[in-house]
Amino acid sequence: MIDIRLVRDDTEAVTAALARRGVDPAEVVRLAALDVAARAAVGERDEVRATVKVLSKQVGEARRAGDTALAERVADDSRAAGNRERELNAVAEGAQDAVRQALLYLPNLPSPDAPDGAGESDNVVARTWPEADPAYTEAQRVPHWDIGVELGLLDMERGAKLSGSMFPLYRGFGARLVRALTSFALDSHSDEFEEVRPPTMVLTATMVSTGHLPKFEEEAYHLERDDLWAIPTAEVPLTSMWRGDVMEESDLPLKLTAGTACFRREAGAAGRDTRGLLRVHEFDKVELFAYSTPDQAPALLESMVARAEALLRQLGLQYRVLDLCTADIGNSAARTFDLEVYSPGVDQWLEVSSVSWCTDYQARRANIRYRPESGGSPQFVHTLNGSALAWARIWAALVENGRRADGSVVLPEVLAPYLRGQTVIPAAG
RNA sequence: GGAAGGGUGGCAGAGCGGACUAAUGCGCACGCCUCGAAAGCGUGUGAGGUGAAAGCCUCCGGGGGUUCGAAUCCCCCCCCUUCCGCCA
Repeated sequence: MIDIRLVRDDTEAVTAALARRGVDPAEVVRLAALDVAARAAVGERDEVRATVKVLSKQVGEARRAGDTALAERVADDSRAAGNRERELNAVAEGAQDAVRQALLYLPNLPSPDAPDGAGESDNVVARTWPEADPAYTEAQRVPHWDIGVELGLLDMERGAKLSGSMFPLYRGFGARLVRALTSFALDSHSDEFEEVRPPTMVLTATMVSTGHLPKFEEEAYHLERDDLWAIPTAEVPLTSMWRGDVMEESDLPLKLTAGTACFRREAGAAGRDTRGLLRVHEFDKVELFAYSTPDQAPALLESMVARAEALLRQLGLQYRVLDLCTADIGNSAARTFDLEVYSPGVDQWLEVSSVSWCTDYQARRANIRYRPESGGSPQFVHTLNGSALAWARIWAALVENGRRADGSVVLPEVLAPYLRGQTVIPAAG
């Protein structure tokens, strides 16, 4: 969440910043008013509370002095004050809760560097690699769902039989390829990023910390019986590893990488991209994550984008980097770069990575701070996350890009060590 | 799933209804001592809210309750340790 003090002291600036991403100024003004009311209510309650404390102390003193009559009389006063305190407390807590709720629903302030925009079409293409479009052959113009069936790599029908539509089931070489991609990415990142294998089901508090709850409840799978949530990204558990903690500045930046399954209900996208792997409820992904000081964050953001790009280059896929405009940046982020891969079979740019700088938005929600080396009180850390990469769409792009005239598929040489040396998926028959 | 014991400041650990304003130790910071250091001695050391400040308030795993007053008593929940059961 954003800093309530900023809302209080400079409502104008917050209103203006959030307006860039389409938040109604009235919402901010309403929050500022709630804050004023809450502080007044808390002040009033605290005053009465102090009275209760003083009076009860006097009861104890009178008791010890043996003055029972005085003790009783003061106890009566204290009881009356106590009742008043209860009433005021209810008011104060209600007011504070209203502020907290409003704050939880408000998105992060966009970075001044993020381009303005009203929608997807206003995202800025920062670069494309390679710049010149490769010459695609007719053999590459076959969608991956057809290739998957032809070569026995992907069985969406049986996936649907088990779990409903949009739950892919990979087979044979197709299954091995998913596993290879995860290993390849984790090995690539473990020079600087500690490998983590977190739980994939988490508590409500863990989902709230990243901003996935309460606003986006519809997007997540929930196991009601145990009140657990299936993670939509490893960013969720990784952010909560240090939830509620005070870190040492010398520990920062703290960099983590994790390969997990990710679960998304895709509630808002029903009926779109229903074929193949373009949009699925469960997919594997390797995530990069970092806790940092505010100063370290910009360089980290760049290096995480660079890492995702490096993997795409090694995989030989054409990609472009989008600097997301204010309308398209995720709720918790201040700045986001998306990476899209071109896939000739479906003739589309597919989003395969999203790298975000969340400033202190998540750290406030999760109460993660660090002790500055220069002394002074603990400060909120910054969090950054990025996919490197999401495999369902990469899988599709690799299979479509690698298809040859005889129907076989060639995979990039970098994967050879993870595919028992076999980088050609033989043609059917 | 059953039984027992526990969860207190950066850490260890006391406190079990009224000076808890949380003892004590360790650690840390500063000072004295020293050529310098160690040791020793002294002083100081949590987080947050609100306020111009003095101050006031909150926090002893979480939530609820009893009481004039709760770290302390009661109820529910979570987590940890040990033992038993079950299990990939």
